[in-house]
Amino acid sequence: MLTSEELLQLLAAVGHPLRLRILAELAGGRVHVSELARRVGVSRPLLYMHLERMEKAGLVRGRLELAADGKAMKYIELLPFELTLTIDTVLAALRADDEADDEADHKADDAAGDTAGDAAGGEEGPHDVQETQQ
Amino acid sequence: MLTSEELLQLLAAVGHPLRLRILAELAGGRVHVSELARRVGVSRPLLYMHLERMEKAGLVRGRLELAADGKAMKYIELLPFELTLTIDTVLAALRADDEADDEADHKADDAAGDTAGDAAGGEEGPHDVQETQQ
DNA sequence: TTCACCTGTTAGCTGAGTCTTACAGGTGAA
DNA sequence: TTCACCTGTAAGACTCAGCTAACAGGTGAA
Repeated sequence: MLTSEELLQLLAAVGHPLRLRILAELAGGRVHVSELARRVGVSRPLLYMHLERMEKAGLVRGRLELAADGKAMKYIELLPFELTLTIDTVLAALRADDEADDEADHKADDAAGDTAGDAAGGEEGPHDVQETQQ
Repeated sequence: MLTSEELLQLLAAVGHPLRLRILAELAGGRVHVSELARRVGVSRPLLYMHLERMEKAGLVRGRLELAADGKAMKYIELLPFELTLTIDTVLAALRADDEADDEADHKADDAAGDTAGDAAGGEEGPHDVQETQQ
């Protein structure tokens, strides 16, 4: 279930004129960072910042690859996403928060007896970036 | 067709924790401003700011009514909304921009020959607020 | 007249998001 | 060795959304 935090993160990740254009550019297929920066017409550092947000929200994924000529290229690709935004979506998100809170409470309760193995969620992978070689 | 500007406005209007709670509160039925401020736990001026954004985006509507006892009450009600957010939505919005630009160009072209009657769009009504009496 | 509500607006502070400039390192080719 | 690409990050400036405090005015009831 999508918590309100996740919902907000997703909305924010899409809700920026530049990011819309980035998404549109990626819809045509994967592009490496420098090329993408050129196409969209922004500086690389700025693009990195936006990509970071989009990556955290699960909109895109970055892959560092070594090209045939040995140059490192970071390819960005669009991940499929779909969100139907309705009052029900909003209500569901807030409900999900409450449930998450409950879980947190239970965790706190169990803290002493520490039952391992539950960080499961979508919280893993500080870097989705994977190295690939040809 | 939804332009990117309108899409962004809508995303921004929903994309705030407080506004999510406002929407949720309004899902239960219309509420007047002061009461809503109390329920959500924010100051009235702050609430006004958020409501303004939401109203501009077409999420809610405000109606100033005179209660039976003669007191003026501004009731806020939720307007139905639905947006499916996909890469196609994004592409469509950017395409809509181009078309809007074209229209603007045509208008500019016709500027000399000034053909009246076309401000039609959704730009009217600086205040959706309507006065109602019992 | 005072109280307890309601409406609406303005002036100002703050912090997060945005953006630019500048740095540091790697590769292959001329 | 220099050039033209590529990768990444750090440090500032700036803008605006967000928020608070304070104002001004209306009503009915005690």
